[in-house]
Amino acid sequence: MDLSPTPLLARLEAAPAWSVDRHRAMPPAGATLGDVVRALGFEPEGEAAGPAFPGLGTQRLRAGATLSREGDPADALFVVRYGSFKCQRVSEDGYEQVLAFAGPGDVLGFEALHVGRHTTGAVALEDVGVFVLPWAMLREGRRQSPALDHALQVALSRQLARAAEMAQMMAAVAAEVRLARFVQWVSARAAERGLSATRLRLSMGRRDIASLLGVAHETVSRAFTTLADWGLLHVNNRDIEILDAEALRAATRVTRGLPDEPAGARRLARTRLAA
Amino acid sequence: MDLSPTPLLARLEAAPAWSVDRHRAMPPAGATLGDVVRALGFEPEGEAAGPAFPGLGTQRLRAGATLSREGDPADALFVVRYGSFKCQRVSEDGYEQVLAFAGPGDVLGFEALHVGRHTTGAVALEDVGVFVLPWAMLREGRRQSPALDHALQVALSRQLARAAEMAQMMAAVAAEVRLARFVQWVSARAAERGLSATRLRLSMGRRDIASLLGVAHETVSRAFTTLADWGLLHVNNRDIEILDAEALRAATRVTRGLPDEPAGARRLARTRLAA
DNA sequence: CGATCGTTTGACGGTGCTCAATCACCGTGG
DNA sequence: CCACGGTGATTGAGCACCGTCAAACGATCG
Repeated sequence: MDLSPTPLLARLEAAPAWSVDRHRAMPPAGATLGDVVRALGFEPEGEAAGPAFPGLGTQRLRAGATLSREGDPADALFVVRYGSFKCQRVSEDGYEQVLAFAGPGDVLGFEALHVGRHTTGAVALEDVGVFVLPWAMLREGRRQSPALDHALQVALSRQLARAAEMAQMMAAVAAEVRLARFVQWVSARAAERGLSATRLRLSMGRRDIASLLGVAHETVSRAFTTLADWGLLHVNNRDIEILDAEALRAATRVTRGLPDEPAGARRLARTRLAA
Repeated sequence: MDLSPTPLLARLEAAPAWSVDRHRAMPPAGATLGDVVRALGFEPEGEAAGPAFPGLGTQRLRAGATLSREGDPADALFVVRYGSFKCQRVSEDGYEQVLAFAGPGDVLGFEALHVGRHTTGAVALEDVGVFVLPWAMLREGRRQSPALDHALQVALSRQLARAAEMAQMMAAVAAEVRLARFVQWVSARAAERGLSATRLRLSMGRRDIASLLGVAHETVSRAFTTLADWGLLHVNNRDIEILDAEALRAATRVTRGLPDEPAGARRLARTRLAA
């Protein structure tokens, strides 16, 4: 487990200065329903490309800022425009558990609908921008734009499927397998966005990865160097390069036991990218 | 991990005889949108209590039957009426991973929307009944019944929140803590349905629990007897009785390390319920 | 350039996975 | 009625992986 030395007390009283910018700030506004549809990864149909929709806003946060805090009253839905978040939950014993990472096109805050409060917190891993859709306008917005309605449905469907992927990461026994699956997940997400599927830059730290995978952060470090020793990838801090995608896939296929070190793996001593 | 001795091959060729009843069978039909709303845990408003809705069907399955298989084309949404399911995914190495358990009021198959195929399979743990809402009729149904639209939204929100709960179960390090959280989860679900929160009958076997929690099924057995030794609960096969709810809560609060055996725990030697 | 945080590596101990045997429970058929 | 085989649950023994504690290293930012 993580055991990140971040007791509840410390987190609470440390309410950071920039935390103020989590209050709605939608200065330029002027966003249309079509913009949201596009952010969700769909092409807006004609009627959605209309004028700015009243109530629809945007919000920017700096790295480390929290978009929503667990337990906060929720009055809006968020759609990530750029940047990435970690979604976490704080256990009663004060240790935080990362449940998912969210990137462009992902929907945040929907779990809050059924109780009116956020059940998970969202923290920006880098500078981010989101659309803000107040619950109050959602029904009208969906009525006015069938494309938005459909896009939201599909996005939620994706979200649910993602939860299953997350569970499968934590399902594997061996730490290397978990990490291999995580790297593949990051790679797939990058590819979806049109970025390189082999040269990755992680937006999250080892601690967050460890928390997601359910292992100690030292174990993540060791697993990274192990995968590098096997010649599957280069690791330099948060810069990862996949060297042997096929062998990496093979490593993820092992659920139980340990993956035998691939015989044909080219034993590149782990070298640094920047070197 | 599980390692349930259920290789892919065996599962596939064993396609059971009763598997045929997974083909749509909606003989009595006559279900209304209001029925579905009620199954989702809401009171249907006036207009939803109308006549039978065309396309809306029901389906019954016997214990062990599969409602949907991973990879199958999906053309409908399911709402559980009674009984319970396990939702699972089969890894490429042939071992199955339980991702969640679903009971009355839960929505199944929504993750399939964005790709048109089921990404997880659903297997009945007991005799079950579900409503079948074809995708084709969903839009019209939601338009015709705002109550259904709202109920579905809320149900999906619940579903997403549940995914987070699942992750938190697997987050704990110690097996006893994971199991304690699982028991609490079952208890909470039972209470929601108006059943006893202390006397529980598990609808799933040790293997399935183990798979969900990410431990070996032997470990689940051991953890059960350990919790019983601590006096937290009685265990007799699938019949569980919570003896000390407060101590159980305390046990779930520990995320890292091992929970110290509660000092004041009444050391009831684990006795059998049936004895 | 110093301070702070994140990452890496080491050593050790413990928990849980593996393998295996036993028991309890059923439905079947002798 | 009682063997019989099959499945699921429980318990035991041994070993290895990973969590813990600790320290060194590196990066980033002031």
